[in-house]
Amino acid sequence: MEIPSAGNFLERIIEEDIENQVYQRPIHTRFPPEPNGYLHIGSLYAININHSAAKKFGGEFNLRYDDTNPLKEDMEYVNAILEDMKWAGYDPGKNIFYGSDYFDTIYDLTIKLIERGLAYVCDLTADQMREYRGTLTTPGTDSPYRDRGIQENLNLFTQMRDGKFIPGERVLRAKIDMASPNINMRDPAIYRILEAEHYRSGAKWKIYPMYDYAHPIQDAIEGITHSMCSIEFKDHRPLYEWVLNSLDFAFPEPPKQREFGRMNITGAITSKRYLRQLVALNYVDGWDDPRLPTVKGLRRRGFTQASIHNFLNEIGIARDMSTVDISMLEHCLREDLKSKARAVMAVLDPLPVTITNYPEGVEEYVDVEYNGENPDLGKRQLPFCKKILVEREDFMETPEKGFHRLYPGNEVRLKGAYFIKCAEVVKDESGNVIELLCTYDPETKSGSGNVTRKVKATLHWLSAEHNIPARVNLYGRLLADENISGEEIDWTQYVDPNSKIVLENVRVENLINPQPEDKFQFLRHGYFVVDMKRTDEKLTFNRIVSLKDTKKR
RNA sequence: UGGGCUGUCGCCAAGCGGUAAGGCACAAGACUUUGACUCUUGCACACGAUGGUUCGAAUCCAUCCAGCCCAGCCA
Repeated sequence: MEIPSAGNFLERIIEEDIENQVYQRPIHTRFPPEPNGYLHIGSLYAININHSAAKKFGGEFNLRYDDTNPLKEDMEYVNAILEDMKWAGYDPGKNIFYGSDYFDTIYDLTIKLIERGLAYVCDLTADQMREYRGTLTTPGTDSPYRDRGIQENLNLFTQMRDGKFIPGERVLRAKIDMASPNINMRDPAIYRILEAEHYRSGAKWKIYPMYDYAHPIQDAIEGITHSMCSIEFKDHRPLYEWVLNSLDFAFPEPPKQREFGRMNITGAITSKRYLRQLVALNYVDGWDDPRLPTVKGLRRRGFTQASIHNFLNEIGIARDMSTVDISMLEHCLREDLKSKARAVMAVLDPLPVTITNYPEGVEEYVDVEYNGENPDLGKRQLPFCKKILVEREDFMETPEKGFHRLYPGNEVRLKGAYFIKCAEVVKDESGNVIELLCTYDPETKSGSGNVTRKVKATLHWLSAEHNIPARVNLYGRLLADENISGEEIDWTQYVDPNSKIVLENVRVENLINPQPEDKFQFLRHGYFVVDMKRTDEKLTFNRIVSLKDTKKR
């Protein structure tokens, strides 16, 4: 078999294993989320690493719910996780597994482990265990129960299984080395008693295996070859290998764990714990709030599958933690959207303009063409008449230096239509500009070939008679790029009050049958998506990304 | 101060002994029926620091410095 060239250090490891024929089976990877929260961009990063490695080497990819703690898991999350994975383009197909389905197998293997004298039941309390464990700089001391006989351990473990003890009363521990400099190897607990209804196995079990013990076995059962996880598990690798080694009779070609650095994005929070707080405390509208980096949030904000894939491939894979600038993500979206989003005209903050010399009651259609990546997406006819709407920010009574748009006496082009010149400014009693009176030059109609003079600005506009109301939600960065820590967090200092701004008076072209998640580009205002969640009489848009900052010229 | 991991441009990131890819961001300019898009150009005599090995080092060795992770019966 021709081996594809490795793209990163993880793939290089796999490539080497293939060359050395380490496995008699195809490459097999997995993504093992605990169903206790929603997927976010960081999850996608981990999924992508495992998924694309399998794909690249013609292997298999599993989704396995890592559900060994019934206290935290819920069906709500297993559904959401699968849905998000599919949406993001990582459909596991039939390869969907549940760690809890292996409870019987793991139990049987554990009996063997005890018979081999490699695990023992410990009566120490959690507090005592902590004391016996020692510290980072001092070795631990053996539990007084460490040398219990095999038969006694077997009996006790069986009783644990049968519910003879209460949670915390006893625990099964791996017998490794209390003096190990690696704390994970100081006789870690591998089975604990839990009193809870498991969302899947119900009340069948009273004991549940710990992650460190269950994970290698789960991987091995599924035939995983490369178990790629994040860097904080690096110290757990010796334990992962110890488990598989101790069960060598069952798994002759054990999987190997390899680690990659976690990926963070500036201004985004990806800790499930904090995400949960933001949602619970109502600082955001829910798990799908567009300001959140959750898959559902990104989706509602308008990110596309292609943009996310592009981003993930672009940033690469690091061995250590990295913090990618969010502008990279936004760039990837812009890149994808410029050839897909329909270009339309929308006036976010309308200022009425009356074209005084334009015939009353006359209505004509003008061709508007937008010169984007895909011109066809911006080609259409728009109604034009005596009364129109322009952007308020496109007018300045006393123009600052470099301002070329509307100001008294200045002439500009209306995109697709005519040149107009600002003749008079109408104000209300408090001095606010409420209308502009302009004149137009019939000779300057767009496309007429009239090039007798030039103007320095082109404005987007809308017929005051033919447009529809819309509501626009502008979502900014939610959180400061700071390290947040502590149990009780005062989110008010992290949530920017301007992170969500609602514009009510927006007017847009009469869009024909827009669908949820449809993407549009509002000229000079950036990309917008029809909010999939709102169903008002008004059309509702979410801002996706801005165009580059417009500088005064 | 025990153990593990990482240090290449503001941010990602190639590089694996032969003389610093690329992307984002940023800056300047060209083009333009929007100041967007596109295009052009610039942006690390330098690879955490210091020594050493070598004809030659970001790449090897040594020491030091900085950052991250680990003391759940969470994952």
